[in-house]
Amino acid sequence: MSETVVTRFAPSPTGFLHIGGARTALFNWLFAKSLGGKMLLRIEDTDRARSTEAAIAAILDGLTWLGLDWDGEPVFQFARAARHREAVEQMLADGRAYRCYATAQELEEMRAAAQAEGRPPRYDGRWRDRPASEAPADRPPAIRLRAPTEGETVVEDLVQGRVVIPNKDLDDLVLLRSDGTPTYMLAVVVDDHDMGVTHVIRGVDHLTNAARQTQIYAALGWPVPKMAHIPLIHGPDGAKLSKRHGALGAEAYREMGFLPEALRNYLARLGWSHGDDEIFSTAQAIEWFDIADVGRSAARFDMAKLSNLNGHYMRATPDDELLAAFRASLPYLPGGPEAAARLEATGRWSAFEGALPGLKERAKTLVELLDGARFLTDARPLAIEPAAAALLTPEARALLASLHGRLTTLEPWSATGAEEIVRTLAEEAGVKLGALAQPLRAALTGRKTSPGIFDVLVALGKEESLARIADQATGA
RNA sequence: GCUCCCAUCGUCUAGCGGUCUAGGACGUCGCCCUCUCACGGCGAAAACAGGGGUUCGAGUCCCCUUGGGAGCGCCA
Repeated sequence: MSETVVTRFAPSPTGFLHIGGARTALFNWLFAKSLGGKMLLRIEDTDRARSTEAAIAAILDGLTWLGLDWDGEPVFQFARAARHREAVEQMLADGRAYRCYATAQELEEMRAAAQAEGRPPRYDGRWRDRPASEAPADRPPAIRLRAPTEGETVVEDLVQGRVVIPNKDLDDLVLLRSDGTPTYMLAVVVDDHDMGVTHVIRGVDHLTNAARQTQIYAALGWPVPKMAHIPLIHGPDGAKLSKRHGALGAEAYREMGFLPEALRNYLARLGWSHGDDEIFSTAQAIEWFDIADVGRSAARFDMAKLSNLNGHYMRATPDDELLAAFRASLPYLPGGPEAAARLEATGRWSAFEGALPGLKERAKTLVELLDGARFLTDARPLAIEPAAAALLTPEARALLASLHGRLTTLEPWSATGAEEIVRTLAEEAGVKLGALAQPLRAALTGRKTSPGIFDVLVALGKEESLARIADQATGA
């Protein structure tokens, strides 16, 4: 009755962990966690030519970064080939499978003929009932499933509902290749069964496979696990996800400066919802997750929303935690290692820490955070951006000269103290605060936008601040 | 071509026959806050693909059309 739920994530190691796969893993994980079950990991490496060690490492790394853990050791499918063959022997003995000696060329002709006649391309069953005596001795056979030709195969899907596929549209799929290696279709069934998988959650692109696999389960006399085929993720243009927008590996999101918890939150909302809740912790997601609340239509990947969510998470993360996350991801950010070196060399990590509250308010990603902090490590004389240079008019430079003089006397060096001096000077000079603050910002940061200018003054420290002001002040 | 799936604002979605003059979020556009940019606050524009049914009543159920998507390998 209350059997323990077991799900699995089964990527094939032919590339990185792309975003669709990441969400599939997340749903499996959320589902298992919400029901106190387990999520297993299986590496589908039966395609020896395309599977690589690097891809396996990238997938494990991606899952780990995203915070999705799995129970037990990963199962490597290829290592289980003997067991897969064993299952086929059983089907052969039971008459549920047969040897097929059709050549690749024959199959090709079959497909071409079918296409020419407007029929769906499928195997014509030419060896289905041929006696063993007719078997050619010069080539090894492939083993095919003796699939039902009439009736229909039904998949009771937790997301898609009842899906009915006419058996006439499903041909006798290959179980064992002529070289004796198992096919994916067979391996999945045997492995899911042996691993005790109770719920198969994967992309809808496997929906038709679910019907074929159901036939294999039937031939083996095994119970079919519960199925849930979740919709795919599309690109912003509605087409299949491509490199251009979102079909990137998890590590690409790390490089773009996203926080794993933000990505998890975003991915969870793609296809699944809990009322109007948009922002929620992983703990809440686990508590709320219900496969019945997964929708059936494909979702488009929206970078803008991900960014917004990430910005929210950055602002909500306590400074010390964010600092730790930032330091940890620095090696992966563009220009990150160099920035880390500069921060180290100039001893400005503490300045960075001081500026963090103001910085994180203005950044949607860690990359933006890094960029916003650039003024901290830039060496004098500062390179002034064109837009900022326009602020440094002769009048402004003169004002900065006066400011420099007054700031010299400020002790202790504080934001409130500096603010008072700046405001007083602006008032005495008969200009609005902005007329002084903006040139000051340009002098201090080389830009026209930055955190609050008094906070910048503090983050930079008295000596550096005065030096930068002097660099831009007239006659100073 | 065949089979299957999908269809609410630009996007993600709430909605599970009446409480929908359709709600939230992102994005967009105003206004406020303000030393800049953000943040925050307030407000606006913005959707039930079309057509038939069923029903006292349909965004919600059924059918068709249209438009998307996926699958049709001795790949996974």
